[in-house]
Amino acid sequence: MSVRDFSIGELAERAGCTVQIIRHYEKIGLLPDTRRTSGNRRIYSEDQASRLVFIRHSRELGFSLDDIRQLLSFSDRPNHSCEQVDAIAREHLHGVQERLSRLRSMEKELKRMVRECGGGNVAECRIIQVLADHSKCLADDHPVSESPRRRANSTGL
Amino acid sequence: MSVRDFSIGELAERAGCTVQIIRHYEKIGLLPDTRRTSGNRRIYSEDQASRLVFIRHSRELGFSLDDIRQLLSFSDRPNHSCEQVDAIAREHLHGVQERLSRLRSMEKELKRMVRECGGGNVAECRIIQVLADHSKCLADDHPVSESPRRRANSTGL
DNA sequence: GCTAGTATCTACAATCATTGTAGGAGCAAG
DNA sequence: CTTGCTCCTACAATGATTGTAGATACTAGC
Repeated sequence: MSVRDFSIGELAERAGCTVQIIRHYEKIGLLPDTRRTSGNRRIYSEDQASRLVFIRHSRELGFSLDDIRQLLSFSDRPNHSCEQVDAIAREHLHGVQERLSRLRSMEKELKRMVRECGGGNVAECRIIQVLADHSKCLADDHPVSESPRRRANSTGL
Repeated sequence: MSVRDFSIGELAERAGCTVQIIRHYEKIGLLPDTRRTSGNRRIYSEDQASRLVFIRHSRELGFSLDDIRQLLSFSDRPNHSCEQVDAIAREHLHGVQERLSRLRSMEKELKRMVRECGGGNVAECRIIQVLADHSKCLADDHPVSESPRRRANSTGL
């Protein structure tokens, strides 16, 4: 147990995530099982920290844990062509752009609804009217009876 | 059972959602329990359809089922002030705008990574480098060690 | 050494809005 | 009467966390 080793709490702080997330990543095999102290506590060193930072940064950019699993496996093969890495990134970018365009139409319509709400009774409330009657919705580029939405990529964004 | 009544499948088609979603909304009390045929099948009429359309349109605009529950309860009280309706809509708009700004920074950084990837080996791949080392990430307006993200509003966008 | 307080451990449930599955039963047409 | 569809109930799975409960390990102060 070298001087530079650290506990799960210290690792969490370094990586800007919670302790439970680290344990969770270990359980699902995204982080390898690590050494333990005699008292059964996890011990981490630099390379594990790098791996976690990689994962967290990828999450911040919205990659799914499955994507990240693949990206990590490529980063372990430096001589491999980065073609597939590029493909994952491009596809993810594409997904982000789709989500952006949906959110932009939502924003547009919500703004309009809020702007048009005169503040009287519910009976005259523009917001309720638009929600009740889809044809009153002008921002018609947002999906109406579209095929069920995929859970998409999960950052909650 | 009037001529204008319809089955759950017909209702689903009208509302642009699946049959299971309707049953789910009923189970969680968002739609009221409805009449049944002698063979135990659900029968719907116009007012139930309106309620479902309201819900689905609200979902398309990203409102949570909890928000929608409240919006519905207001729309049942036309003489009530629409102040709270307005507040829900404004707050939701705010959330949408936050998600937008995060997604925009993701998009910016992803675009840059993809652009800079020269297509050689993983060892030189800009994408892997940026993911591994957060300081290489220029689009620094995206969150780095921010407090854990909320599940936000759930449209998967 | 005793004790209080913190950090860690495991295991499992909850979140959110759906989607999927299994195993029936109802019903219309051929 | 059988094929094929729609419907029924009930429950599990999705994805990435977050929360909980109950136990054990360390650390500092007395």
